Amino acid sequence: MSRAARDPQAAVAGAEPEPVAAERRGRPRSAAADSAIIEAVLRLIENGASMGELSMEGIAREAGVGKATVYRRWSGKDALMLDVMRSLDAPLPPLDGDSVRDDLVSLLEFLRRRGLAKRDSALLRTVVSHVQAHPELWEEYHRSVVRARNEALLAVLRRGMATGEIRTDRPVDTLADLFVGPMLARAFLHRWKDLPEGLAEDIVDTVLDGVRPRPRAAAG
Amino acid sequence: MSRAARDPQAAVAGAEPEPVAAERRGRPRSAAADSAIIEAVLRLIENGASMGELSMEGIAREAGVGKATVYRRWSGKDALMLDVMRSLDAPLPPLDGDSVRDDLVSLLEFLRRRGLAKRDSALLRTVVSHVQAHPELWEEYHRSVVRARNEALLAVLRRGMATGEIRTDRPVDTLADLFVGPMLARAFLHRWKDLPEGLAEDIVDTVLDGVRPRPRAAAG
Amino acid sequence: MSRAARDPQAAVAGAEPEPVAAERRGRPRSAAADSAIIEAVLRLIENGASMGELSMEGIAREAGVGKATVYRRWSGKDALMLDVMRSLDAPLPPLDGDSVRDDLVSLLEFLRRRGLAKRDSALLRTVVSHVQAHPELWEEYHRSVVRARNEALLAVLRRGMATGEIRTDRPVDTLADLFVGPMLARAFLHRWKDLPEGLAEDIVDTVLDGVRPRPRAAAG
Amino acid sequence: MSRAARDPQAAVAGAEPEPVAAERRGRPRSAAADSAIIEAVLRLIENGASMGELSMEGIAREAGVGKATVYRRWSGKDALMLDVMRSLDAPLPPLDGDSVRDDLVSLLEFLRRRGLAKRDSALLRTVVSHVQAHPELWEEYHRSVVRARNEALLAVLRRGMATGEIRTDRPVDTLADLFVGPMLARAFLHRWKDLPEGLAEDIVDTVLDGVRPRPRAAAG
DNA sequence: CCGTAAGCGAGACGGTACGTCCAGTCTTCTG
DNA sequence: CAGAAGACTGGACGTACCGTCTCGCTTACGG
Repeated sequence: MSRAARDPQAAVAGAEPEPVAAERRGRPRSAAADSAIIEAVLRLIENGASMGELSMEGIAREAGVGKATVYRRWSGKDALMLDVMRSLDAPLPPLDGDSVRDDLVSLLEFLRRRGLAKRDSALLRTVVSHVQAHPELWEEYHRSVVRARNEALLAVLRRGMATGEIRTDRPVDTLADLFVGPMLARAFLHRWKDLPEGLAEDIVDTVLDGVRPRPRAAAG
Repeated sequence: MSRAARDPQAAVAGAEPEPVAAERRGRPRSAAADSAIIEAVLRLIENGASMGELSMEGIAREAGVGKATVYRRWSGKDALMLDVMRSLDAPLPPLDGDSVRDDLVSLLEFLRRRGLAKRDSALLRTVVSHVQAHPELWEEYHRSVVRARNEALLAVLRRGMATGEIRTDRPVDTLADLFVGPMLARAFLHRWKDLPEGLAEDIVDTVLDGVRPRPRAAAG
Repeated sequence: MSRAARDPQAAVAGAEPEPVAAERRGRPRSAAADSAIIEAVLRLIENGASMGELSMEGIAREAGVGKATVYRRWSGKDALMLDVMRSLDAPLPPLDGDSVRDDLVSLLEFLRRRGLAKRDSALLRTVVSHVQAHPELWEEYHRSVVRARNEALLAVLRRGMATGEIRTDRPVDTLADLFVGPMLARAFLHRWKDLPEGLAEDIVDTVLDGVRPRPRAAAG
Repeated sequence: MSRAARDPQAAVAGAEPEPVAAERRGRPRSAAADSAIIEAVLRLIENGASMGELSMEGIAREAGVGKATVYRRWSGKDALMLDVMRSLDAPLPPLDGDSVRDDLVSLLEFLRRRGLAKRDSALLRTVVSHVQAHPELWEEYHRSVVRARNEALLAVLRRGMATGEIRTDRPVDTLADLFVGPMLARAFLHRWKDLPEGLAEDIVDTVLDGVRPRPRAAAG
């Protein structure tokens, strides 16, 4: 689990400068409780609990933990959900392929599996929708999760611009959305069914080539 | 307001076969109450209420209406929200432009303004996130709002395929996402700030042309 | 039950000038709930609940009533207890006997049975001790219960002074305590076991006669 | 402070046989902690804390002591309160006056000042009411405080019976209540305001003489 | 044009969850 | 080992809503 869970303030603030040698007195927090709580949330959501049905009361009960133990760690459902989401995070894949095209495929394939694939979908849909409804939560989620992904994508595209693989007459962040967006559309708009195998390649190639019929038989 | 508001069952079921001459006796429902309620919801959301803070109790209070009057019309918050969303709907623009490209721009421009532009953003984000969290609500919203837009887009693309403006070696619905997705990405991913003026044209043209540098100066 | 129970403000204020035609809107309070709550308290106390164990939560549960229904009627445990005590009240006996001595016996016999006898003892001890711990509660209990009894006693004594049955060289309220006090001592100091049959007569006669050996056989 | 405070078991059991040479190892208990705790309780009560507001948590905090340190000494609030009461105790006055009448006055004067006088009243009322609500506490308080006083009173009365100063045709304990009771009535029933100077003498003389007008001018 | 059925605002009903506080116990570190 | 600090589970606190249920009206229709 992210260490933010141990520091409710940081969970929302984002910055975590580590109080270093903050006099540690009294009984230390139980690491077992931390994970029991997070896992209780995951279990409840997977059993079909919607956000409104997810009560702190129920979470504590499911985790076999006193309510105070939850509130000692997180200031409320919002902060807890943020850490639940972070607990679902995975490290980005390495992006050092031979071609920019391959890196783009890796990145979209990563998105397809982590984050948008079927297994997590109920869970994600629930948590994401909650986070979206709260500007400050969204802000924080953006900062801690979305931004890293986006910057990786921008880096790849910039590299492509340098090597001549990507056109340079458009702002790079506009181009980035052309790749991420279609994946998003599939996930959000079309019933959230799981995303098919070859989707990442399909999207990357079609966006690279364009939707207009190519003037010649094939692109290279 | 959609007549579904008068028929809570139908609000979710979608089908509304009209109970014909169901003996109408007693005092008829007040049309004023209907709109007072919907507008109370909009007012509350615009004043910063998140979904969790939006209580039926509060809505009734704000609308100056008894709780029972709300429940007489909608089976719960879900059904009410569905009608709130529908009340925000606008008719699609005419899609009979000279070129497929122009129709695509119209469509995306429509999305940019209605649905994703600044004014409604807090409102939409709130309501959409609520709807997303509930599969059956999302299903219904999809049926009554998303589908129409998507089918319009598919029609335009199919026309383009017929006229040779759009490549035919990809499934049409995959192509559709390439246009809608980037708009979605801008709206969802990037802080939900309002979408700039030329965005629709930008997206359409770049997607049509592709992200790879064109072999020639322009796509004739 | 005392009508004060219907009027939480009055429960503490004591004065109940009846708002007369206070606009009665909405569903009226359930009289059944009123008595269910009071009886739940009595039942719990008789089953051995001490004051600390008597939770509003438990009372509501025992009464089969929502917590809000309790709080709607009483502002807290204090006000509720006050009405519980009042519900135990009984009307004073008629004090028009042939002699002042007989009236005093009636009055003390009343105290012996209502208020201090065995059946109510656990109950009374619990409630009284709670009320005593809170000055403002005690004040109110005094006003609504103790005072009436005391004034009845004072009236009897004053009558006795007029008829020459009671000495007049002491303040009447000092004399009053001489009769009530011994009963109190028995009840409070000696384990709260139930008070024996002839106690009232015993006390009255001994206090009238004095503790010093009488110089003659009787006070003729 | 009573040494019972050092032995939580004994605090309730009453008997305190001193574990003699129970192997005393490690850091000895801090005597400062004992008194800090008792004094914290007194301070809190004098500052207006009612029994319900008197939390072990708050007591430990006020005493600058860990909660465990409190629980190591007393089994709970009850046992602690018992020792708080004992800490307020004072030795009985010597009862060897010239006359029984004077000893009775001494005894009642003692009650008037210690136990019922103004300074301690809030404190006493709070603690007494707590003790009263719990049969086993009351039992113990009776054993360790009330009994001694009562037996002193009985001894005086028996002496009076022997010397002919007190009538012998009533059980001695019945007579005892006639003296203690009025003091109790003043303290409990009449607002707990402080008891006037000459009260003890007044009560004793009136009870001795009786309330009926004396047949002769004075009791010789 | 009058009865009546269904509407209306108001608010009480039994419940559940909120976030806080305390009971009593347990666990760490420091003296 | 005792002590302080403070985390632990458990549960009550008083408030706010939930969705349902009366109340005493008002309103429009249909007989």
